[in-house]
Amino acid sequence: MEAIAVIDFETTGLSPACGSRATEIAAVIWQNGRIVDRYQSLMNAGVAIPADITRLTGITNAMVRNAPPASAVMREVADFVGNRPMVAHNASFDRKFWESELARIGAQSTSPFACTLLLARRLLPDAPDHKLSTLTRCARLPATGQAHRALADAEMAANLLGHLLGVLSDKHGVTPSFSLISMLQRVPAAKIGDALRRARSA
DNA sequence: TGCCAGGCCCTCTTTAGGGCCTT
Repeated sequence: MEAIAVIDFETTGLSPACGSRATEIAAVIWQNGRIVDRYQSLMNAGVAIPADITRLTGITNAMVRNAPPASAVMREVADFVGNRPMVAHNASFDRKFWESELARIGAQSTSPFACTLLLARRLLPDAPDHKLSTLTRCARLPATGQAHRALADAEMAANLLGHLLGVLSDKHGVTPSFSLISMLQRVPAAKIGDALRRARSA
């Protein structure tokens, strides 16, 4: 299966449309069942971090004050990711920030995104919930560090991706590919069984 | 003062509402 870039942002809020900015990004390259490369950096976007976000992430205003400018970090991480397909947990969130932060440096994203949250809802419907931390615990995936920091969460999401690909091949007998998971995440959840049967017989 | 998003999914649905998930 082709190499995939799994990313995670820490931000000052939930939406760039409301002025939220990135404070940290991590990207890991997933290939042949393991993480083969890592990128992580705090970034200074010149905005204050709300106190409740600092409580959640541990990222302080002092930490980002001493970090490289967001523009430099985004150029670096865009080079690191290249044109690989991308994955994130709740990708609609990370994709918004990816596109927004790239637009600020005059760049555009061309990589397709897939989402481990949408896949997990379809492939692991009996999980207690579909938070990244819960799925990591239930699947007995390795601890990756402090939750709500970008590198730990990106590694967690990459390990979850590996687990979901294993479910696809071991339980459903289909050969995983990015185009397959891209398709499956768009299938209505109620019809995932039919889609897997079609994929198996294809 | 208080609130601020948005895509997905389920259901007591589809001319809607509410919970989940990300920070």
